[in-house]
Amino acid sequence: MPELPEVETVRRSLEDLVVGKTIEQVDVRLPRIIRTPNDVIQFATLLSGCTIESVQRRGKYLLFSMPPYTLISHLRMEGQYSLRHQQEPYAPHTHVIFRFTNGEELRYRDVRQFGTMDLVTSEADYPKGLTELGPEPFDETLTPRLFYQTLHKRTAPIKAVLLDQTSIAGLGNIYVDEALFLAKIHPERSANQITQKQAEHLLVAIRDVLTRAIEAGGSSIKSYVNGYGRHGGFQIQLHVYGQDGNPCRVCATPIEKIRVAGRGTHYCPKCQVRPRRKRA
DNA sequence: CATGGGTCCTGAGTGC
DNA sequence: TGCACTCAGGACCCAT
Repeated sequence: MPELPEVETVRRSLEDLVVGKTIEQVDVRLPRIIRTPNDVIQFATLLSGCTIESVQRRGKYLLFSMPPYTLISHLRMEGQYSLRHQQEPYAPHTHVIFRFTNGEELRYRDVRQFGTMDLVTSEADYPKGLTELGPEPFDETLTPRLFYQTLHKRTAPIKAVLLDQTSIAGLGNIYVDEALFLAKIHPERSANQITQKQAEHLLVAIRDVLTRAIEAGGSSIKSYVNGYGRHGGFQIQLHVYGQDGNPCRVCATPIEKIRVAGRGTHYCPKCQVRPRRKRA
């Protein structure tokens, strides 16, 4: 499940692999992946002849700059890119193929078919999820105070607020659980009950876990690989995600798994103090 | 407006 | 052994 560290790792690999290459032809095998334009023939036609100038990231979105267009790609759960020669066999679930003039192909595969692509000419046409994105976690304008104020406006569980991409961009289920563990905050605590001090610690924890995950090349839980087909290494550093039943690395209490905001949620019942129960 | 639940999808895992 | 069922979850849609 690619989150910010995985998308950033993919971005870096694609920067090496595809920048400067010119698209000759595009083959869309699964039209549902392409959201914009509506017509996949048009999607393919517009892209032919374009040269990839850069690959950027915003939140969990990849932005391929290929003037005059920008291709906005979201990997969702299991989207993957790889660079292959056109003569190599296609892996199952390959849905979009960008053939370059040199005979190589950038291939997009996605078992769950949740990923999306939008081809636009200006920011005015960006998909809603991208325009409504909150600040990047490493943006220096995201001060502890601003972060606290953002959280303070919300009554939902802190886990739900961190998963909401309009609060802060790029976090998903893995790194939210990890950051809350590091900050010793229970995932069900209401966001507006977070103190200034806790918000400050939480922001530090978010930046810390994301930094270390990027350094490790992301977490490979199930299917994630970067543009070179390489797995990440951060999964062995996870404290709580997927660790239910295992002893907490800090206090040895068994990690518990509950459901918060509709997501599997892992936490240490001793390190992350449960909020007061609201009872009718 | 904020919140929470349902939905999309396929493969892995579980239970009988 | 085989089958039915549940679960995994990011973003979007919709009802409350």
